[in-house]
Amino acid sequence: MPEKRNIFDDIYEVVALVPPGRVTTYGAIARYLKIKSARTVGWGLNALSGRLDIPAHRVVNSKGELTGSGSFDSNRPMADLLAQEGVLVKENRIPEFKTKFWDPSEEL
DNA sequence: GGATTGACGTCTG
DNA sequence: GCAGACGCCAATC
Repeated sequence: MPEKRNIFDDIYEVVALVPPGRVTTYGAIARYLKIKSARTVGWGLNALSGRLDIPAHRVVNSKGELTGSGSFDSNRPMADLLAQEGVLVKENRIPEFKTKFWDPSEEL
């Protein structure tokens, strides 16, 4: 019986699997984790927001907006981090979101 | 143990 | 096409 991975670990894996220069959405992660609500994903990201090892800045909402930016952007230039990876962020938003969008299912 | 909240998504009007 | 309401899962109070 495999250890029951907490939602945090699941999200951690998916977010960690996101290649540099790419971004994913809560819905994509939720679907990948077989979760019915994107909120749970956001909740997990929120818990992982305290870990610098987690590129939470690569996770945005369906609109390509850095929704979580308001939570830790104050001391976490996630937009700058994305820009360094090749993802341009304008006003906490990714104009090329559709181009930079990465789906966990694509990992397969 | 119940109720509320939270970095969202999808459906209906 | 835009706006509003509901739904969902997990954690905290």
